[in-house]
Amino acid sequence: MKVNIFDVAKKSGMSIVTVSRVLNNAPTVREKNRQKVLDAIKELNYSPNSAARTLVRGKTGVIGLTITALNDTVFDGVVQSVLENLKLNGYVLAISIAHELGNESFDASNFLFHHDRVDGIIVLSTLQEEAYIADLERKKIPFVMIDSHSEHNNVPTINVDNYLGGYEATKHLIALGHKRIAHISGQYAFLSARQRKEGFTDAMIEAGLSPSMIIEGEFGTYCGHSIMQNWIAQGNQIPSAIFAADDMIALGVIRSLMEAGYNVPGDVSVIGYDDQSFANEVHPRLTTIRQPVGQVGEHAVKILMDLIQGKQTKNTKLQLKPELIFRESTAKYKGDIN
Amino acid sequence: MKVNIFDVAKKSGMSIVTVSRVLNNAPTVREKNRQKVLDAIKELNYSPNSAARTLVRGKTGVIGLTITALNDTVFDGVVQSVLENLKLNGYVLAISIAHELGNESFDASNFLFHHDRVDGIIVLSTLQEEAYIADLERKKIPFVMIDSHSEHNNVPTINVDNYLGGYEATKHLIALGHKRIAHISGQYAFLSARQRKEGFTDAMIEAGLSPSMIIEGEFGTYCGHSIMQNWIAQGNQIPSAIFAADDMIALGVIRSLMEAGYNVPGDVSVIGYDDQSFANEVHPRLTTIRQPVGQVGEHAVKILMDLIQGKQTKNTKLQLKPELIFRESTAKYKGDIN
DNA sequence: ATGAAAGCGCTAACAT
DNA sequence: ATGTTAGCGCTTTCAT
Repeated sequence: MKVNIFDVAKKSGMSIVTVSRVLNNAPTVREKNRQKVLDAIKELNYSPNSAARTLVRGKTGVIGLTITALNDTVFDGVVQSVLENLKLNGYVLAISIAHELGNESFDASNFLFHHDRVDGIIVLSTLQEEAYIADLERKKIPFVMIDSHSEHNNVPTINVDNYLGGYEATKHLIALGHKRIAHISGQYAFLSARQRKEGFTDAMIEAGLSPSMIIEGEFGTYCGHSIMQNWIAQGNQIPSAIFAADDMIALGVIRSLMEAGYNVPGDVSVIGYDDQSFANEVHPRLTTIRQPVGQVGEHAVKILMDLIQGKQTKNTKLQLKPELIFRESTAKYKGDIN
Repeated sequence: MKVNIFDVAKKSGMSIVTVSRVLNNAPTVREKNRQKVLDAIKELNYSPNSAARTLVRGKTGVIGLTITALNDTVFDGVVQSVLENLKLNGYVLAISIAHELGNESFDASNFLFHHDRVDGIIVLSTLQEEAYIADLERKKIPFVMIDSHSEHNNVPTINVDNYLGGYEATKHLIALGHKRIAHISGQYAFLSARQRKEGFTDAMIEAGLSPSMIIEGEFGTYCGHSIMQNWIAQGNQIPSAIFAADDMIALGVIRSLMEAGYNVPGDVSVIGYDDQSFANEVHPRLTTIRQPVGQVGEHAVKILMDLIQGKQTKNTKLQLKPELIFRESTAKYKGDIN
């Protein structure tokens, strides 16, 4: 902390400029002097002050990423991918947690949102999208959004095709012979929830079926349990298949079904979404839709790099394809229950 | 990015010093001038350059936290708590992912590990503890470790009593009437794994029982499945209760048991550890050991604040108590199976 | 209450 | 190949 470039200069007998050159691998330093400097650096245990560097260079070498929670396999996958790709580009990653407590005002205190803290920002799945965009554009910080919810801006965005995911999930169920199929969605505030639902509806219509029920649930929660429990308690006929908007919801659905004595997938097939890490380990192993997290991270970094370098980026809206993972929680339709 | 304190000074007709005073809420500015400055700031959309501030102040106002993965409920809980408590102290949080690819050398490129990037660091559950400690001490960056693995240093540390957790989990099983009890542990490289195992062993001994089996598994993986599958395939007698070192392992154990036609907890009771978010939603709902994540984060921040302020901190080793969460995956012993 | 001047640690011209 | 000089944007004495 105390030792600075002057100390190194003094100790090595060189000027601070030469020290700076060594620090930045300038080719114009005599090897002998270079060594002197290197020795002094090691001896003094010196490392350059990055605030000073940032100040003079006008850039930080760090990319920020905002996230809302740390307990999600999809987020984790995206972040790991971002990390790798950033490293390839010589940037480091700083993650910031952004709380999204309902209608609480946008948290401008977010430490990342300073031009002198980061060179660019990746916004991962926020609900306060408009506020972020406004702030970031005002500050002229390059950024890219992942899992954007509004469709009508020209902001660089990477989404996974949720319509397709919902459609494929439903087609899977239909292909298995199911006819009475229900959907429990995420909050409609999320574009992804609305799109998955649309994919569901369209697949049903296409097959000449009408949805057994569609209920708005909540992503990442276990609302599936209470919803199914109510459904059962009311004496409604149980659909033979259910498309849950994510794996947490699916888990809740399955539990309530099992508690009521139904067999999954024997009596009812359930498909989730996201391929959470537990999906492959619960009993029955969850059939689900996997998102291409690696690609998402890769493209996010790519776009951001282009933005930072001022390249003209046209295809600023990217849509990737999800993938069906067929496991054990869905099976052929075997006749009606109840 | 371009507008600086000079621009504000010019526009407001004040000197940069006065602007600075306003920025820092100095009481010695005439209200009228204060307004002028505030207006100029707003009009120019100015926000102070934090690199310059850091440079001159010698401190950053940010606390760093290193973490290895983002898909863990315990980590998430700790981080959320850290975040809250940091905010109370006027600090912001920067998270950095530290990969721990086996024996890969310590990743010194971690962007947090600069005195001029953070004022202090929280190291969350790393395996490369010694490397971190050496680096951080060399750089004289205040830090605190959570879930430390070595017992023999004087580093500020917050752990949850894993011995007690293992002990309580096992006592729970014993109290339920079980006698043939097995344990699948985490990697012994983790102190927490060794301690949970010891708690298990001691509780068994105390009850005059001998462990049905103890197998080293791997935290956070679903090794429980293959381990139980092998056990069953070999025609061994199934223990009537199993203590899995974490919830992921427990999930694997339960699945293999169910696949083999056993009932949980009817035939075999299974207890996990950590109370992952899915634990309350799988079927059967997992009995587990919950860690006091809120307290962990709170104390971590507290200790770090003391360290930064140079206060003498004696009780630099803190040990918190875990809590048994009795749900559905464990039940009274009902006689032998097989 | 306000301002002038010095300097935080570094790099980028511009000499030499 | 190396050094001199001038800032990057801000805060902090020290005057006034």
